[in-house]
Amino acid sequence: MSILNTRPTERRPIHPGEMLREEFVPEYSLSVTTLAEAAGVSRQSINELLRERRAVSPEMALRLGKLFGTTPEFWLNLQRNVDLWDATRGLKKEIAHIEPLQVA
Amino acid sequence: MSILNTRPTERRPIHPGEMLREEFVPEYSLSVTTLAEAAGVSRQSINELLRERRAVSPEMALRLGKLFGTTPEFWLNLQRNVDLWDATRGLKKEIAHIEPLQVA
DNA sequence: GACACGCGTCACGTGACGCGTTACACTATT
DNA sequence: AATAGTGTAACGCGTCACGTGACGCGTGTC
Repeated sequence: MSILNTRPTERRPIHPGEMLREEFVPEYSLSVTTLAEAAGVSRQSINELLRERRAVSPEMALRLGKLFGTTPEFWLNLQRNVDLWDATRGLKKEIAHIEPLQVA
Repeated sequence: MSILNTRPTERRPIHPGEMLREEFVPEYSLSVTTLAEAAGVSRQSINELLRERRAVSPEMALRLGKLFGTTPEFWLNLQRNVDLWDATRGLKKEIAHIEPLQVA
């Protein structure tokens, strides 16, 4: 049980919505509406993202990256980490039964 | 126009299905059926993945990682890159209109 | 030659989800 | 009081990953 392979972190990774809400929104003094307009999406999209009810889509990642001067990967990686964490939760027992393949 | 920011690569990134089909399937001498059974999914899922008609889901990434001894991130990053490339295609003109925000 | 078997693929239905539109309180400024 | 702006809820739409079932094709084996 190498420390390198304790991959599923014990705590759920930071959701992009949390990052947005706690870091970027205060830093730029944004509201749901102003952010939505600046990003060119509906207020609903921003609202649900901030409340962590929605995932960051590639399109949204592009918009956020352009707005805040980050890479789109930054946002998608946050999303990927929580998706992976959630998926591990759901498939943990099933994954355990999968045998690593031997090179033929 | 720094070379560091020519982010959307001119060529479409390698699809996970291509990686699977060209590298792993031959290396392990796999068929659609055997791979599907080993991964614990339907043949359809593997088939469409190999034909690049379907994206790699987090669940699938976990299964592939376990099977081949890679990280799930490996597969999801491949997917992320093509998703980003495709999204850039679709939103290129729209993204250009987005103004980077100034720190208030 | 007929028959069974395994292969890749197609067709259908289902559930989940990102998104926009519309409508609803709630607050504040005039 | 009326108007404007806020965050949020409800609804419908389109897309997509997934499983199930069925098809056509090749390779055997009796």
